Amino acid sequence: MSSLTIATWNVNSVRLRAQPLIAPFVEQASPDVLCLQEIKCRTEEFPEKTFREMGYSHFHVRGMKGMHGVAIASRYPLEDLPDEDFCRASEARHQRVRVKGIELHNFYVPAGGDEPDPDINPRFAHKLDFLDRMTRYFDRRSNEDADMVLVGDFNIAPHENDVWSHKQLLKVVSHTPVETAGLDAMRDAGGFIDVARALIPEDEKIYTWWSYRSRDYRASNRGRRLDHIWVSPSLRSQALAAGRNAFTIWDEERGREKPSDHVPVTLTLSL
DNA sequence: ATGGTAGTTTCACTA
Repeated sequence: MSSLTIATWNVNSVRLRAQPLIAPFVEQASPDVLCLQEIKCRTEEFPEKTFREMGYSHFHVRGMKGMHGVAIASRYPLEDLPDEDFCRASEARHQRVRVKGIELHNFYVPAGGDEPDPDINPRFAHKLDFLDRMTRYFDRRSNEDADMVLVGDFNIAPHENDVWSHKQLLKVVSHTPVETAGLDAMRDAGGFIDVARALIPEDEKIYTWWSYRSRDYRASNRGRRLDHIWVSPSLRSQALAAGRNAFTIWDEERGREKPSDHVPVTLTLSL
């Protein structure tokens, strides 16, 4: 029996954080496959050398100038799979590869701006459209029974205890009913398992993001669970067999010098 | 009800 540890992390600029933040994390967590979001650089600007020094030799990078961008670094060979057009603005927000026989999707879902009304906020309309395209895509493929892992910054905190205050965030983008229902529909379309909530009791608060806009994020602890790892039904036992020890939210990373506002999340699959 | 911070496209925008 072998294992595969997959990490997802919105790093908010890969060039700024590869050496000081990501390298020490890799040393500690030792993920086999590292999925990044918000790399904020062009594909050719990705600091591949730094990741080679961390032990990665396979890369799939989808960048653009200054904003968004996703990347996968892996110890195992990656097979490039054709991209799907989830983003009507053609922003670099998704990539998919096959690694060790598993189809891995890395997503950076649009944040959606501040105003949760698609009629007056095009950013929110874009987010809902992106979700809708994801739902239709996985619905179309639901009869395939492929081994899939979906990770990334989904920019939605679906459960009541995925936010510091359900009541106070119902009208805040990331936790509005239209978004959480949209994410539920997408999960149902593929029959995916939200690994965090499959392993951690519903009443336990879980966060992966804390705003930069707080004097003391630890004291106020107004977090949200925006970063997710989902597996297809075919991988349920491989994902859950080892229990809670196989799933980690590395919240200490939020307390580092010059941190990202998101922390990494890892899952070790038993293959 | 407001503003707070961080990063890059920078005296403006996204998150």
